[in-house]
Amino acid sequence: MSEDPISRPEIEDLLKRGEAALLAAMSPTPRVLQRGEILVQTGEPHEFVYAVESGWFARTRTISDGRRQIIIIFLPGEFCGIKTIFMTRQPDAIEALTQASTRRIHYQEVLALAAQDFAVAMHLAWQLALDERHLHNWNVRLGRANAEERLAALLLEFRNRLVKLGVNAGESYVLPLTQQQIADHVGLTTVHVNRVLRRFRELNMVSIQRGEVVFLNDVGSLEALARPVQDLVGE
Amino acid sequence: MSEDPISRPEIEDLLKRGEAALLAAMSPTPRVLQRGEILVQTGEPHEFVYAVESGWFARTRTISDGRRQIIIIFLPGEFCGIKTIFMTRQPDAIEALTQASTRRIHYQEVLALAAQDFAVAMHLAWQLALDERHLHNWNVRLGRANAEERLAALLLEFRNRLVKLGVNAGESYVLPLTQQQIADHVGLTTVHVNRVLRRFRELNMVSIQRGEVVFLNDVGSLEALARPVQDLVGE
DNA sequence: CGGGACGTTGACCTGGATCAAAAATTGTGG
DNA sequence: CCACAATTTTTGATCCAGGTCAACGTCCCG
Repeated sequence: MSEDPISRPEIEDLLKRGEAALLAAMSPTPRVLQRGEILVQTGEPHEFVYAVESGWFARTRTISDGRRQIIIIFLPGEFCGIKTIFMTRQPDAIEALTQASTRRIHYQEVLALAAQDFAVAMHLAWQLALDERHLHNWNVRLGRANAEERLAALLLEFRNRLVKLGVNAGESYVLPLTQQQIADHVGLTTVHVNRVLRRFRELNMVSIQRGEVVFLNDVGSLEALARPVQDLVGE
Repeated sequence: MSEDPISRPEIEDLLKRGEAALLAAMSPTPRVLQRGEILVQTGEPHEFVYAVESGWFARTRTISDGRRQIIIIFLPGEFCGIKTIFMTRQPDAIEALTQASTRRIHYQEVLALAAQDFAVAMHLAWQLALDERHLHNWNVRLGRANAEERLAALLLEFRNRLVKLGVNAGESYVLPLTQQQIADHVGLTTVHVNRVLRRFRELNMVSIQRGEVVFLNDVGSLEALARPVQDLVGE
């Protein structure tokens, strides 16, 4: 667990201030969504930026013939839809994967805020940079990693992100995704995801039972699987 | 060819001003690189942001066992390494795919510039947003598109990007990538890339001869192949 | 004109897809 | 609390897109 910060130390405070200012300007009363509800609709003009308060969200793209890709997953405490500030519409939807709540802010307010507070402007760019790095990692995984590597990377990535967000996920955590959704995220079929997960369980690496991921004795092997396709920092 | 702008109309001028200001602050004398030369080394601290003046660059990630992914390709007129402003090091290298030249600027200068000029700050975030959207598209392609779709999307994407940058690439353009590099970008093997490209040629869709992509009578079929995995806008 | 990089092709193999069906789990209304 | 329907998970059998291996052709370039 390298405690290397991912950001340049000199701007950490600035970014933190920007985040606080942005959060402070968001609607105080959260909107609650049910599992499956759409926050942002594919291809439709949209005007708000969101902070996830609780629950999980996903940016998803559905192709006309039914193929579906989950592009990114957002956890509580993360921002989503920042690109809305710059783009009227996007080809993806953002939907709630669980019951969830968000706070929001109009993009024009964000612009105004960023114009008067440099920290906010930098925080926006920082968030985009983080997302981009994350996408680079998945780009490599989808392009060059096999099924086991992708799934190992996914399960460990959630663990690390949750830990970083203050959840005690080191040993186990709740994963509110169906195997279909996992498959749509890692670019495989449900059937194959299921088989690989079974293998992981049989080899004492992880088990996933009714939405709970539990790391078993041999997490080491899981980490070894994921290592070649992992970021320098823990993620 | 939808002429929909991708950015919100109201901020277009702002972004353009920011771009101009940033470009104006960059080193006036370009650095020239030979094909294969590394601009930014994997995992090493780096302090500059670049604007591509001529030639093609790629962000690449190489895994210890030799697997390789080309994450993004940068064309003349585009910026690369913006994340350097925020992050000391990144897990990828940026290398010249052709003889090329860049101008650069120290990240601290960029920060100073952005702090005093809101347009610059917004332009940075805008560039990151653009890159992110592009990565979303490739994420979908690598996750859910087959070999033909990926290659069709790639060839058409370059066409559209080049046209947008003012190159007359509507009918044909120079593609300075080996089939190995194409394969590393779309997540396939050289052998298979070669076979699919042959098929495209035999079906009168596109031909690629010694680095020149020529669209043939039946570009329509190529566009049809790519359509399901293409962005709303032309890219 | 010889050697190294790159492109092309064939023969064969395999990781993951597809198809189909059963088990397990979750949710629902009565 | 139970019966039943819907969703999700699991498993087996079979298939195929794309990978692997290996050889040969072609184009530079010095």
